[in-house]
Amino acid sequence: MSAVSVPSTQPADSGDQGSVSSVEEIRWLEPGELDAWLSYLAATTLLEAELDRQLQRDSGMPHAYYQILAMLSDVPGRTMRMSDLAAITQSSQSRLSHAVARLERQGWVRRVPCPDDRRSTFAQLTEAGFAALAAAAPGHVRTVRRHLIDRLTPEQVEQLRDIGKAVLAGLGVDLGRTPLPAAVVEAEERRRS
Amino acid sequence: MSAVSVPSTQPADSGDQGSVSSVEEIRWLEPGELDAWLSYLAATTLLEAELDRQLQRDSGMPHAYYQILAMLSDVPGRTMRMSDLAAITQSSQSRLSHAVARLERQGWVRRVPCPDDRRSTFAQLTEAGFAALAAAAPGHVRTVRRHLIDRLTPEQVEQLRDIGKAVLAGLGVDLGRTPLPAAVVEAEERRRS
DNA sequence: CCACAGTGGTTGAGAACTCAATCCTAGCAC
DNA sequence: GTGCTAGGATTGAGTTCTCAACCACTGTGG
Repeated sequence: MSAVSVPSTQPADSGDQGSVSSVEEIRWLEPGELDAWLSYLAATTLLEAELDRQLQRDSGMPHAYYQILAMLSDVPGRTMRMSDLAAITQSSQSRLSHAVARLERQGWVRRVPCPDDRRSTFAQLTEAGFAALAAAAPGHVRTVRRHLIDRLTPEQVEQLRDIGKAVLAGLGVDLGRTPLPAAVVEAEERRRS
Repeated sequence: MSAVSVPSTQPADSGDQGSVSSVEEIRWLEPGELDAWLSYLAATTLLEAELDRQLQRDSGMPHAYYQILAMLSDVPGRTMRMSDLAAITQSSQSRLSHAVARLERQGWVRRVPCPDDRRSTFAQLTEAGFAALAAAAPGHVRTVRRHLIDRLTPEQVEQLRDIGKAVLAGLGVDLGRTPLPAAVVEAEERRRS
């Protein structure tokens, strides 16, 4: 019953007697699960909104763009293949493409064609981009702390990590060995020689 | 170090020596916290994307709209004031207004002017809207189970609930006694007489 | 009864995202 | 080589969302 499990008024009416075919074996959420789900949903929605607002207000960029800059800054050469960047930012290629286009216009990222595989493109963080990230970081981290990390006990932080990893595993993502190495490293070496 | 805490290459360069004013007392995320944060971020992003995809594909509505229909279905008279509806769906008034406009065009929701306070508007779930929700619910719940609930142990479900509530508390939300009663109940009574 | 601050809600413009279609390029198979 | 499938990335149209401005109504204080 309730919200997610569907209309409290269970559809006992919508005659399901006729077709025995797809007999509903649906396991609706139990009260405890429903409570957890709704809490999770509300919390993540509001938290993400808050992060977005803060970054947009103080640094003129949405959270998704911050993540792109951050990931780029964290890699040797501050350069990454578009696909790999999309993967570690949990973004579709299309979305990343649009995003990088915007970041490029803003002068925070530069596109560099990949010489080895001419299908690929590298995205490279510019100095201006790095500066923008460095300026945005303190406020952002403060917000993450204020609304999430500092609200939790150390145990809860660990629990959150485990829950996150469990969900990721279920979605077939590892996150540990995200496709960083390969092309990036090679490109770096090549650049030096 | 890393992603969120900002450029791995710590800005030891961006001369902060000069102005002693805002001496950075920033507490960057510690390795464990960072790991938890990145896991959480990736998991929620991908999970929400998956929920959206499933609902859009199978029922032609985004997750946010499902929530609106679900909340409406769960209340007496399947009717709620716009503001209250916005509150319990963690939506801004503007967003809800746009959403309801779309849902109304689709015939799933009807707007009813409030007689007592002519500033207010009621949103009412139509029969078609209820049917659409009922049709969408099984697939949605299955997805929630498959990717979240069923991935976790019963303890983790409880932990998730507690974490969610802790975050909500920090954001100044209760969720327990969300503004449902008042206007809705009154309207119901009035409707019967 | 009249200003007027506050509430409830809508609107429009612009930003971001989704999906599907498209375009090159690589890497085979023959 | 020639075809063919798959991979990497971009584009455009359509949808949703955000922000700020706005309108309409309420209820109080003078």
